[in-house]
Amino acid sequence: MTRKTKAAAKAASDAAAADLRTNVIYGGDCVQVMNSLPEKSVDVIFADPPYNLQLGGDLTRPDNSRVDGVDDAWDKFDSFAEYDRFTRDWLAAARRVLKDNGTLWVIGSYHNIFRVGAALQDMGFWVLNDIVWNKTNPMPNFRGTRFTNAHETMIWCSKSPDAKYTFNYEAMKSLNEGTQMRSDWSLPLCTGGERLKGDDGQKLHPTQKPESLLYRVLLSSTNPGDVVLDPFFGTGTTGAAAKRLGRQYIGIEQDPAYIAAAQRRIAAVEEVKDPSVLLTPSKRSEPRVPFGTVVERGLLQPGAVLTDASGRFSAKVRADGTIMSAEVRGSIHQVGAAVQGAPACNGWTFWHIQHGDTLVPIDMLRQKVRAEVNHTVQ
Amino acid sequence: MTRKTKAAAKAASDAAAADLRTNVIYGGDCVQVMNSLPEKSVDVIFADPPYNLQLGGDLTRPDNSRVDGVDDAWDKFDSFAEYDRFTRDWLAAARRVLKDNGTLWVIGSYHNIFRVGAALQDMGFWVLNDIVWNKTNPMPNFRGTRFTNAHETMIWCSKSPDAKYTFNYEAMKSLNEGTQMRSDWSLPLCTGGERLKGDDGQKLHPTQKPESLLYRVLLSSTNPGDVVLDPFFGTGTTGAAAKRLGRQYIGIEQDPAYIAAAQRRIAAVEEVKDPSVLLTPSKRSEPRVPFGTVVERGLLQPGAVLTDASGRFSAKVRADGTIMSAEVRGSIHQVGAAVQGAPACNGWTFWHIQHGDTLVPIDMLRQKVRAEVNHTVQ
DNA sequence: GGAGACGTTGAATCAATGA
DNA sequence: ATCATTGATTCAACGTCTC
Repeated sequence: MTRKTKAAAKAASDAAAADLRTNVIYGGDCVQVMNSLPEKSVDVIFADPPYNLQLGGDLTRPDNSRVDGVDDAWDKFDSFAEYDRFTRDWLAAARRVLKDNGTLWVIGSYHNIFRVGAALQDMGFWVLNDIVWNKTNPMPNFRGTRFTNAHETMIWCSKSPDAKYTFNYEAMKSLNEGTQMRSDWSLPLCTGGERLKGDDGQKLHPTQKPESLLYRVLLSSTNPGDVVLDPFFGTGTTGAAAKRLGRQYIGIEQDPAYIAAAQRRIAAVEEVKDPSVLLTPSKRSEPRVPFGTVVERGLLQPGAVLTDASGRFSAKVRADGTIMSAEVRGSIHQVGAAVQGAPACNGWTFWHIQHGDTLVPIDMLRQKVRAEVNHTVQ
Repeated sequence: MTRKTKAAAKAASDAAAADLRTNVIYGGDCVQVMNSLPEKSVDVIFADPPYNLQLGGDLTRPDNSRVDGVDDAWDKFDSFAEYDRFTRDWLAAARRVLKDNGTLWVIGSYHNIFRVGAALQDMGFWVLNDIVWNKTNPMPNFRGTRFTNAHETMIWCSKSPDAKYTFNYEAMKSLNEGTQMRSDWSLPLCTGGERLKGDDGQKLHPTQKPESLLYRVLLSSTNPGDVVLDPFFGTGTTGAAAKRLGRQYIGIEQDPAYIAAAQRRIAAVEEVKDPSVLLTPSKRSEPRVPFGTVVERGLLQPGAVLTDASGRFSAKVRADGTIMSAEVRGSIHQVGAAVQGAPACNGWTFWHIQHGDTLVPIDMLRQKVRAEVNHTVQ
């Protein structure tokens, strides 16, 4: 881009900005509202669209209580094709209203994120990162039929490969105690006092996102004063985080009840001077190393034999990371306790393996695993 | 499925299996090779396809012209379309060769995984989980322009929503030291001695996956003896993990150098001697025992009194294996549910009998019956 | 007042078998 | 194919209540 065109673009952008009302919530359909705004006028868009969950019947917990799932009308689509149409419609409107150097975030789950990602790429958006939000406290899988669905995915993209987007590298790095912020974020769900409740004490919105997630999103990809637009505003997490961080917001939401709740919520927010106080640092605690990891990484083979230091007791390693003595199967700790007739036992120091001429505790293997893991900040 | 169709399906599957050579590596194009194999003959497919066109080199047009990495929007669409065609081709062949109750794993990054995921869903595959492999030691982002790309994504899916797929829930739970395995896995990259090197000391394959990743994939979704097919075999990580875990493999790879390396590598892997270490017992796989059998075998006398753990509810055992509370007669489950006013109840764990000083669940009696049965059978 | 028991809850595509 | 029956299954964070 030459200096002349750059200046022209800046002028156009300023003109657009002059027509832009900020710190407002629009009621109505997000495509119509976005199309009514000046083009190329917002710095960042954060979108939390319907996920297109396809839930069967009721789901009950082991105690027979019912899981309060998402059964709202706005998440009902007849087919993938219809969902794709919906997606491409709002993405086109978003692309129009986004500045050329702006970026777009979309959050989703495996139900919809592949459709969204493919649409983004087809429409010329340029993926910068996919970010995984690992939930520290997800809902378990109650039936034992799959892996616990413990994460959601965000796609962060610019309008084109050569866009000059904002990424506050140093802010992210210092947030992460001096090493680069990674693409996997570990944050808790929105619960407790942060979760908005209705008069009935029930959750007001089925999918309220934690503010900590939006803090990190906005701190990484916007500058103070920037305008962030959220086309699926819900109860206004994006607006609350924006205000707290000294950014401007534009919300679009269809449900008047959500709009009212968001307005009350944002009104109560106070701007902060030092945003670092808001951010949940990544967890840095000593990583837990299940014994299974030692087997999985090939430091012990299934079938290997463990003994105690005296050689009196022995047990065989199994593929799933349990061990088995003559009679008992269980964790290294359980079997260690059982063979000794003790109430408890630290299997890491009790069990040994042959190493050259001597027996060494299997804790040595755990240290090897930790040595690898310690490269990480998580 | 009626017994007749089930038997027919089993017979067809066995016939297919008879024609299936396993523990082999086929040279050539994976679509052609897969189409030459019997349909519905493999239990699991693990695929690590080329990630993308933007990296260049990996993908060529059908006429062998190279897709040019131009940043023109039209060309980009062109190359995405190319990649989609390639993806749908190999997925169709994979779907054909996969058993109806088999599952498919695909690994990728944001460059390709959205295309793959959308294609899977369009083709009728049913996503069971998306799994995030968080790398403990990723390559940093050298230019400080984005978040460190610290993960890859796997999609795990069945052929249809109602497929009876294999998921070794208990094995995964054991591997994770007693709590459910989550959808985010933290594992190191393939480095050090595990990483295959060429004569020049350089890495032999650009994207060799760690065996620990395949270990967990195969332990979770296959049974010992199952056949796992890998259409992009590379240096044979899938084969090595399969052999280690007592599974069979079929590899397909175009590059003769990789095939040779994979063969050497797999030959060096030692199989587990004692197959019992490969299995994790689960309650679901234990034989059913009707409550009537407990009475029939004299472990409980007709007229015996059952109570719940707190002693609030009681019921009397009848000769026909039903029980009767003050008002309700029925199975242990039905009466347990009725007295609690609950929608359902597991009578085996709800009802107790006096045993010495304490109350023990009648499940103990079921275990006695099972123990007897096992002695008889073996 | 504090410790501990107990109850509640979160974007969830959540069973298998035999009549 | 449909329906009834059996019986397998949960983790981390909060909030409330009891002792």
